Amino acid sequence: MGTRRRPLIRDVAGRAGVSLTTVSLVLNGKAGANIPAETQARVRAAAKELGYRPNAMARGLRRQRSDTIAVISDEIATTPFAGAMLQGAQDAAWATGRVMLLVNTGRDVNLEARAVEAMLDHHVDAVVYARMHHEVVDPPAGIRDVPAVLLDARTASGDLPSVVPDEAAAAFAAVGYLAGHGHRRIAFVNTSDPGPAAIERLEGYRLGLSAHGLAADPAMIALGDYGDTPSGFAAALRLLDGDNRPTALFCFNDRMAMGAYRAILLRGLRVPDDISIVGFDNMEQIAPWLDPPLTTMQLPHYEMGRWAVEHVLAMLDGPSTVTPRLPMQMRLPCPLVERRSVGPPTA
Amino acid sequence: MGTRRRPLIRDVAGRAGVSLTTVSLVLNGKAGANIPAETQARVRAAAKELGYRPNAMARGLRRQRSDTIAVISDEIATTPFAGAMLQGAQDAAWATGRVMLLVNTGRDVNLEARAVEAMLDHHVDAVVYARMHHEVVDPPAGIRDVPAVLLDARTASGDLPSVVPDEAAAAFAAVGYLAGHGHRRIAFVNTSDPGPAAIERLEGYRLGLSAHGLAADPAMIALGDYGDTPSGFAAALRLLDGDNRPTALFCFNDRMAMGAYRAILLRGLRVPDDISIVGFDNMEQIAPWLDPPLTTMQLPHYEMGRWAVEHVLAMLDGPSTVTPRLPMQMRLPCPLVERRSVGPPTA
DNA sequence: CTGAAAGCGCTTACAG
DNA sequence: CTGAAAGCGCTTACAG
Repeated sequence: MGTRRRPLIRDVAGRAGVSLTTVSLVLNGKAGANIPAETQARVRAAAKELGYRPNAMARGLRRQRSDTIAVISDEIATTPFAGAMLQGAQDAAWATGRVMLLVNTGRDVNLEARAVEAMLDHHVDAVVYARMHHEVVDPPAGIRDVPAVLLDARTASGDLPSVVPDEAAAAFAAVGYLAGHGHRRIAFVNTSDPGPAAIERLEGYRLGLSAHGLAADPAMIALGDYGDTPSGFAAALRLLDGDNRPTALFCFNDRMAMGAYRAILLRGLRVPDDISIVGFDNMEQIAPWLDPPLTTMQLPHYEMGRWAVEHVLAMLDGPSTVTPRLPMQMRLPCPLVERRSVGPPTA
Repeated sequence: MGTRRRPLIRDVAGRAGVSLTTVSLVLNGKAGANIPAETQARVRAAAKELGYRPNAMARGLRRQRSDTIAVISDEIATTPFAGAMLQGAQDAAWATGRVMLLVNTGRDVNLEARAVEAMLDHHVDAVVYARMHHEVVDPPAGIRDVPAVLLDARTASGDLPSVVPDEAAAAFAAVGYLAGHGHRRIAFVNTSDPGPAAIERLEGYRLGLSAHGLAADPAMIALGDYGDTPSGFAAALRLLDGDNRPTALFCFNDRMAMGAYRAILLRGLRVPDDISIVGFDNMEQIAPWLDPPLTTMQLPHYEMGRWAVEHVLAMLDGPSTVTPRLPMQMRLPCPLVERRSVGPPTA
């Protein structure tokens, strides 16, 4: 460990018999036609032989950019979606030779403020402020000192660029898919948590119904209190036990769908023979393993992560074109992942 | 964005009417008794009023440390454990005022090599080389240029410090727990993937059996090919259909346990009345939601992440004491999470 | 075509 | 007790 000293630019200059300037110019591709090919080759050879790589701190200090981007998230530890979002962000950062600084705040506002400070201390080129669940947020002021975009989150006023899932379109598509299979009594097992996801999916659900000439029946909507498996179970049970039982269930998420499966089983019914189900999230740990495997709307976590840093990097390059008066509010589509929980209605 | 210039140390020196030296000394707590309290107060006030914070790149360049640690992982996007590991790593880094550079390689050796280079370019103070599943690895040589520890991974020779779950102890404990409930025919639904987890758990299982005076019956071990739900289902089915059916199943992971539940249900049996089950992983998305909720061994992801950076940071501070001839090979315990899938045997 | 010099923003001997 | 100066390792006008 720490064996021999890392070579410096002066080492390669010495070995190539040129000045520091020449080395820097050549290695940064700014030599152009000014420096003879032979010299350039000599410099490159020397650099390669020594295994020279510029010190990012020195270079960053001088160029006033760190080749670093910050991702500030809220609860990485407790959501299985985090990885995909981070992967998308990283891939985009990496594509520009940048490295990703990650800090997770656990929704602690105090810690969050300190995290932003720390990121700015390190002079990150840009920041991505992320939530693990689509949310309306009021991010710490500091992030505005630098190009910033909101990931799976947006401000109430839309004064910062953001990328979120197109919840309404997804719900609309789910209803359309079910209607396309012939269902006319399509229930919505929603969460009572009044976030953008619940609100916008409800809207999409309603739009979907009317687009297919189906009446919106309040009895076809059941709310699960916590958005978890038991609450999905309970909500589905109410739906199944009501009169005019639905033939299809659109569930707020895969966990609730898992509860719905249980309710259906308990009532001696079968998926999809008696009841069709469409979930939401495409949770890798659940959806493929349910019996039968669950058809569900996929949240575009990877794509959102990627979009966020691509956009924030674009802001960095061309503030004029990419930072118009109105910050971009991007909605990414949620593809339908077809498995085996939907069939034609029997009743 | 980019509104007003970030204040520099010279700004606070100007405002406080002292030299840069004095400001630096005071702000870094190296003023001691040399600088009168009054002056110190003036400096601090000036710094606060201006909102001064040192430029981490400049400071890093000068001090030859970046206050940064690198985490290099393999497949963050596809495993729900990633978050907890990263959270543990971050918390430990954060506790020392350091920030975490994350790069995920997708198990691409080429990318991995480049990632290490990039991290070293940024002069990270230390690197944590992580796997999402306990594995024997041969990490890129570059990480040895800096204090490094392996997270949820180890080298064949043990020449790098590492932290992994104590697989054998966990399996031993699981068998003990089952035996404590009176079970004597305890089967092991293992994975056929020959990693350290499978091997060491098998060992622990055998030790557990003999510690409780139970015979090791080869017919009590079934292998699932992929370690997923269907393979758990199939393996459990074989066990249930064999003669001398087990009264308890210890499963390699929660996904396989989920498959086992299905097999048990299919055979008209019940958990835990007819068959008790202990899983592994404590997957938040599965274990609590199974019916009945699954008793399982928890993988200490958070703790491992935390230990890894704490240890690597300790190496940084006191190489002599913490980097003995033999790099530390840490095994962290996997606590048993008691839920409702285990009861006394009936048969 | 190539090099000497300044400077990015700090910290830290060193001097007084 | 405090400051002027050197230096961390680069890049980039500027000069020749």
